[in-house]
Amino acid sequence: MILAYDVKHMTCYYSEMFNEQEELTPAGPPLGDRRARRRQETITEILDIALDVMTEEGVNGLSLAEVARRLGVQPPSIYKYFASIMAVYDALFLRGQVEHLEVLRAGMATGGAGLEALTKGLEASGRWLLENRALAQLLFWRPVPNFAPSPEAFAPSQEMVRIQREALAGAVAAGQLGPAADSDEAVFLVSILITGALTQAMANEPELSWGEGRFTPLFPRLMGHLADIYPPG
Amino acid sequence: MILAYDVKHMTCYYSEMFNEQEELTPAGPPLGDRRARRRQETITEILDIALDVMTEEGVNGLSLAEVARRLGVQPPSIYKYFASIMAVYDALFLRGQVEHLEVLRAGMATGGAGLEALTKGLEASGRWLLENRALAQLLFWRPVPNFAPSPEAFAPSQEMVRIQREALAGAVAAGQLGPAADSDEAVFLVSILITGALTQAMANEPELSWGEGRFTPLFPRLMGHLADIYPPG
DNA sequence: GTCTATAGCCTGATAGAC
DNA sequence: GTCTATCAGGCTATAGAC
Repeated sequence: MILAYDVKHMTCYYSEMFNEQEELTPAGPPLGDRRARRRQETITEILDIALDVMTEEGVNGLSLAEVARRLGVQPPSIYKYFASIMAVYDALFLRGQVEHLEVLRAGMATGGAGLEALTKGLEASGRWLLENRALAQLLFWRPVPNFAPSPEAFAPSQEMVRIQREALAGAVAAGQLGPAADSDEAVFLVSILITGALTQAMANEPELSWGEGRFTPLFPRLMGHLADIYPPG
Repeated sequence: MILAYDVKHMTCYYSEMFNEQEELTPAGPPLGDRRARRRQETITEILDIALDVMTEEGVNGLSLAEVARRLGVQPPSIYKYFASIMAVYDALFLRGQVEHLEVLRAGMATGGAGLEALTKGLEASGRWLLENRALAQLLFWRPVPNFAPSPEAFAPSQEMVRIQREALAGAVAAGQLGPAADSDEAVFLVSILITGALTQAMANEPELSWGEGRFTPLFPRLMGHLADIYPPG
């Protein structure tokens, strides 16, 4: 659960799409503070409702008409806030990446260093993602083939990789892991562990939270065995 | 990639749905061999096209009207073969489980025993699933919240767990792994590894096959480290 | 088993009044 | 920024002729 739509892939295959990309929010005159705040509240509300719909109907089952219905407005009003349904996906992607990054950072800061901090961060991330499953699918699976996040929305994902790489470097410096763990490969390996635990939990235990069930409790143990994969000198 | 919509969950939450489940294929008079064969060919063709559509539009984006269009018939004709779109999902689920089980078995039989056989089987499974990504999503993710496979379609999944449990027991008997590896827990742990590698590959490397890229090549190494998690006496 | 026709929805998106 | 009205299509599913 480290990468989201890998940068390398994106720049290889979607650069053309990015170049053609239209504005995601309708242009408008500058707004007073009060009006701007109200507008932002509505945008937030739309995104929250969109997540509800995606949870019930599948990420791919999002419908702006249904969002409008639940918001209590007519469908055309939604288009004052988002230029298209893809713009809604993109805003959700961006908001999700940003919030997820905060959760990861906060989890890593709860004590410990190096490997311990990384494990705590990923557990916090996992807990949050299981509480936001539609978002987790949008961020880390590929359920909407015709959607590609904009570069801006994708940026936090690269920061996420950097943070984890840093934590692994810390674990090496602390003698918890061998020098080979200060590598992109180790980041990818850790991403397999967290993604596997989360995907299995999401598919097989839709009612359970992080730490419950048969999969997520195994994650910290797997992280502990990183020392077997990258044994300290 | 071991469990598909876990039995325990299913029986807990979907038993009611199962009880109300209607027939999935329309009833009809007994058919001659020729006619029955032709009918089966059409069914197979419908399922193949359905997978194409799901690959392009997302698993959730399946539309029987689009399938009919590509098959060169009118939409109502599809309903002579499947009672509803959910029946198509269910048939795909069943066919996918059965084929996947064959692939796993064949892969495990390519030589070696115990841990080696299990690794080879899961690699064959992974290769096949990356070649059939829409199916992989239907079987092992939960992209269509309103779809639950019928018990018949789900049955092969339990056999899959049994096979892997057996291989782990073999690895214990051969002294490759400690006795604790002869457990459901070990099966779940292995499922985290294969699911993680596959999910990351599917989300981040949509153009690559098994063994290419940054994730799936790590899988055999991770399997090798099972001996660190379950050290042989 | 195929078709036409249709019911009864749904969707994304736009034009233009207020 | 809200609305009504509308375009132009989509969908699942059924009825009934052939």
